[in-house]
Amino acid sequence: MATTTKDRLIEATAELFRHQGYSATGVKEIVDAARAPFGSMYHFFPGGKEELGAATIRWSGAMYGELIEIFYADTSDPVAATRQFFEAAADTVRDTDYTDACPIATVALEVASTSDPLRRATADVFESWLVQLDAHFARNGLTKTQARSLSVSLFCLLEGAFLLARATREHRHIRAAGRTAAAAVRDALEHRASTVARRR
Amino acid sequence: MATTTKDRLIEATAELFRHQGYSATGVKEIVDAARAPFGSMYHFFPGGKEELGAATIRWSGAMYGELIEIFYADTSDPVAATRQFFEAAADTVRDTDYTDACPIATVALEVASTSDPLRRATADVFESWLVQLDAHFARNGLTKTQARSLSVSLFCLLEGAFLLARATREHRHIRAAGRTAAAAVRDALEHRASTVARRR
DNA sequence: GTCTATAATTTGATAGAC
DNA sequence: GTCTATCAAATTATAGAC
Repeated sequence: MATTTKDRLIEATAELFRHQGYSATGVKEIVDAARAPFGSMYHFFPGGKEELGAATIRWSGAMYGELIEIFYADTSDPVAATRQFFEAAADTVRDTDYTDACPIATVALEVASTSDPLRRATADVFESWLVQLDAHFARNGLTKTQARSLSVSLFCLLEGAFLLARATREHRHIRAAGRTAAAAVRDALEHRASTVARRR
Repeated sequence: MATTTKDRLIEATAELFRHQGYSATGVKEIVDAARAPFGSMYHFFPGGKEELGAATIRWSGAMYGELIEIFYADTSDPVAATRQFFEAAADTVRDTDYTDACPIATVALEVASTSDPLRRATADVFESWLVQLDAHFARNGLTKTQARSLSVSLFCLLEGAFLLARATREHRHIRAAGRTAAAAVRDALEHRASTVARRR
């Protein structure tokens, strides 16, 4: 455990943000959870809660990005990858009593119209996820435009499903969205550029 | 303008919740916006901020439900209705500088794991929207199961698109999700029970 | 029902010793 | 870098006059 105080602050903040969002999370609550001295927070993050928040958003985003990478690493079957990703998300949400869904969605909506630095952090993270997905789908023969359209649809289906599942406490909504997502990937691959070219 | 103090409190709260969520909205801020005396808030809502919050969530949900009803009133073409609904949402989000999206999504994520009364209010609203959509799709020949699956997918696409659009300030994401949503409705209608029966 | 004053607590942030 | 004491402001909520 070579975790530094700074790392513990970010990880504790990430956990609290995912569970209850930005505004409801107090600085005192963060340093308690991180077992860090109060003063250290302002030593590492002179910009206070907002700076720590931005760092946490970017860190959480990178963590979740690695998860996406793992599921789509096997390029051979993006349909299966999509199905498995949503299934794993549904299992996690259920097993964590509906707390562990998207690490930054709550904060993203809270700060979208109230803090531009934080809003940009969430936008950068979301965009990086889309770029990752784009690359995987491009490797399967989709054009840039087709890939981006598909990436956005998968993102929306997952985020919307997280919202619905957490509110209703029904993980089956995530599984339903996953079936639609897998079908969307299948349809996109069927109509991929190479297929269309062959048909003409 | 026969608005009562109670109505003004709820409407002001709805506006603030949509813009900045639950935790960031103070009671003082609410009564100021509603031009209501501070004491009146606790007169009409003895349960304080949480009770006012629950009433606001249900009121906002009913408002948005009426909007859904308007767009899907014409039963003849649910594909067009879906396309138009997403287009209107994209226009509204752009024209209101990315503030006016889902009235309760931010609050729903904030309270999902922190307040059961508020969580239930958001769950009831989401479920009521799904029931409305179910009924429209059932009228077009889908089975209960097919209709619910489609309703959930449209909900997720819209809510996810609202999140992505507000974070990135790009309304085209809502339009992209709308195209996927319209395609999902079209596909569902093509595979509706009656069609399948005819094919067999 | 309206309105003011204020209680009790918590908030984000700072100062300064070590 | 660590830790404590503390500030000023804001928070939800209540009491009680009108």
